Amino acid sequence: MTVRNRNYALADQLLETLEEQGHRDTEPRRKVVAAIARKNRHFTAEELRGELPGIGRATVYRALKLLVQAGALCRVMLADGALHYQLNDSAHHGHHHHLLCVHCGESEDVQGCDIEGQLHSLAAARQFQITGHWLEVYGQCYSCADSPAVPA
Amino acid sequence: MTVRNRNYALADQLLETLEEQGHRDTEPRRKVVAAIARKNRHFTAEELRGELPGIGRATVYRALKLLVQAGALCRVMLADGALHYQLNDSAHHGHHHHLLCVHCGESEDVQGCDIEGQLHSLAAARQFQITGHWLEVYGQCYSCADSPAVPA
DNA sequence: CCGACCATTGATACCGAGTATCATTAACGG
DNA sequence: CCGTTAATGATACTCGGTATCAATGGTCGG
Repeated sequence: MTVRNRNYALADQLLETLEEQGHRDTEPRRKVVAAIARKNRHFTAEELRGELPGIGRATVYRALKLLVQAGALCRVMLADGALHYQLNDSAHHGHHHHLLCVHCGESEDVQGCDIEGQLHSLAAARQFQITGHWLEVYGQCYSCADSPAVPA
Repeated sequence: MTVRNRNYALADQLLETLEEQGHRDTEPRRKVVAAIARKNRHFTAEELRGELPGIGRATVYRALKLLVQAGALCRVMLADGALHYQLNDSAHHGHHHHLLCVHCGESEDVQGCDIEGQLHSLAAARQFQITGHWLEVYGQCYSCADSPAVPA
């Protein structure tokens, strides 16, 4: 499958997800999901908006919000505090965390580790009932390991 | 020690921390740290600013930044994404996490748990070198356990 | 004690990341 | 094909924070 075809398929899949939630298939929406499908890394809302001249600011933000709610996108917090969006691997739609490379920006999903379990036993000892948590892990990925260190 | 005296002592301690970093002891700065010392919970920058009429917006933000850099304050991310500031217990100046009660806003520090160790072994398996992480845990504390559930 | 230097201040404007409002447009179901 | 209703996009607003810059005021050397 070519890159172009993969992007088309992905865009269609995103649109479908939205339609399943009862949202309409509109022209601006199609352009937004197409732009998202072209992304191979996490991105900011403004970055995305910059690639969509002629599409209203609010429309871009609304689409992002819907996709996050639908679980197709997730929000990741970078080490510098910037909030980015990232396509969810279809295999990882559930709760998961990220290993974010501060060097190349690559991100790897982490699932099925025992962190939740550990949090719960920790909290149980203090009679604290966990309802949720937020975890981001920063560092350097394999291919960036030899690169000069980046300030934390 | 009375509450008033504890606050004075804390404020002095904060000022001293700043002076140790080479920052001057100024009148506005003294008022900012005094207001912070009166806080017994996490607070937002704007909340603090509201208690300091006559002090410039930038001055308040600058003081907060310096105190965070000095390790006297830490930033906590609430479940709704709001960024708050919180005095660091002098015993917990190092890296630690928070159990944040979404009901009463109380926060408990967590230190010395094995989460870092677990992250490292997880990352090692993927040849990912961790340089830092961010973790916040949300839930209900002991005294709020019987209260009606709060939306996550 | 004075003067100079430089950190600090505060007013103002700006920025990024959204949200609210609302008149206009366009999907889609009957 | 038409009406309902969602969606759009312009605009203004919020919130949290930073940049700029002239004016001020600590601090230190002489």
